[in-house]
Amino acid sequence: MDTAERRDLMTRYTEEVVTDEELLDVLERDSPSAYIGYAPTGEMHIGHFTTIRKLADFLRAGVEVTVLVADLHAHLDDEKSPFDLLDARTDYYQQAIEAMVEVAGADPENIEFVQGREFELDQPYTLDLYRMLADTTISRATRAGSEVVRQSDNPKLGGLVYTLMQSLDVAALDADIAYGGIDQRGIYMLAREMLPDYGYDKPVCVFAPLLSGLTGGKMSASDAASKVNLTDDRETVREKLGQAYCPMGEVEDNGVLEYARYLVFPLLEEQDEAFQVERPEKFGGDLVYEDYESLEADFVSEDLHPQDLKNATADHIADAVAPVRERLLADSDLLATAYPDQYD
RNA sequence: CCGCUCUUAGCUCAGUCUGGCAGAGCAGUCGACUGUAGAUCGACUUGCCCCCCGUUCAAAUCGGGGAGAGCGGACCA
Repeated sequence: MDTAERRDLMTRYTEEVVTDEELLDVLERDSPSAYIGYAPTGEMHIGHFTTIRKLADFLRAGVEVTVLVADLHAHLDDEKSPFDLLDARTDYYQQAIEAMVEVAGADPENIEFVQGREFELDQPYTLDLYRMLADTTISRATRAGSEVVRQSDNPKLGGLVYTLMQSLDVAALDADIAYGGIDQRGIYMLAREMLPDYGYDKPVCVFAPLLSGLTGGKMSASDAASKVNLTDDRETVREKLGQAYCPMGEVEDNGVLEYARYLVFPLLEEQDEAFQVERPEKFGGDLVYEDYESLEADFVSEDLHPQDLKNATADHIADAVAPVRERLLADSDLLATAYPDQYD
């Protein structure tokens, strides 16, 4: 693969790259590295799956991948995770991520996992943090984290420190590329702005799109019906997609189409398989799609009915989730210790 | 350390002054309409009124104590 091909592989199905020139430049280096961070808060879901699937593309493009399980962040963001559950949730996140990477056709052994506290409590990280705290206005930090950190009428300091720490994570993990959902954009733009002041390189940023929820609008952690969980069985996946917002012929805000595009098709492509749609004879019989574009074209022209799209997408998603689900449920303590309120 | 305000349905909040069946909007559930969902229409559900003690025939409401949250003041030789 030449550099341009590697760049194309890394940036397919993404929302934005900052900047393309810098990415090409990084890929020319000896051992380019990328990192993505997840704060181990609530249970992981299908939205995480789409961003994690891309890690397989990174590895194929010859980029070293580090996954940060940002346990301190999980607590700093409005105490989403109680302090004494951070280790249990870190363990759960790592296992869930490994399982998803495997489904994506990559070897999780090739990914380096790091827990936030392993380096975020040491120097020079902490010294840099204090310098940055002195150097950053409240409004700047607020703006940077406004799409990531939970907003409230009485925000805590933790949410502001969060954004500065995430900026420093890039430098501390020595990552050339910061990868994450487009919601992370504000924080990484702050990182690009500030890190050079502290003697670090500014990171190249690759942003994944955020998928629409199944109920229309954004996917919401607090709305169980808006997303497929990694522990959902086939029947539950079918029910959730069956209830999904999916207007005939409309692409906008259509979570079902987006799941097909950003998760199902990339996975099928990896396995060299096509998208199968089972359809009753009276509606025209079965269909097969080799790529997303032709599926979308049929949907827009209303040759593919939402009900048939839902059935087919649900089955493909259930297939993708099944191995992850099995692994997570195989260890009966894993979820129970990470989420004692949900699993007792 | 002192003072003030707030705490009621999953969420946002009325109701407290002047004690009398626990409320609204949104959300949710179920039907109708659609070969999906949504929208629309129809119906339905939702409670430790923060906790304890007291007054009263009767307390979300009044009194006392406590908890949690928020705001302000003071202290700064």
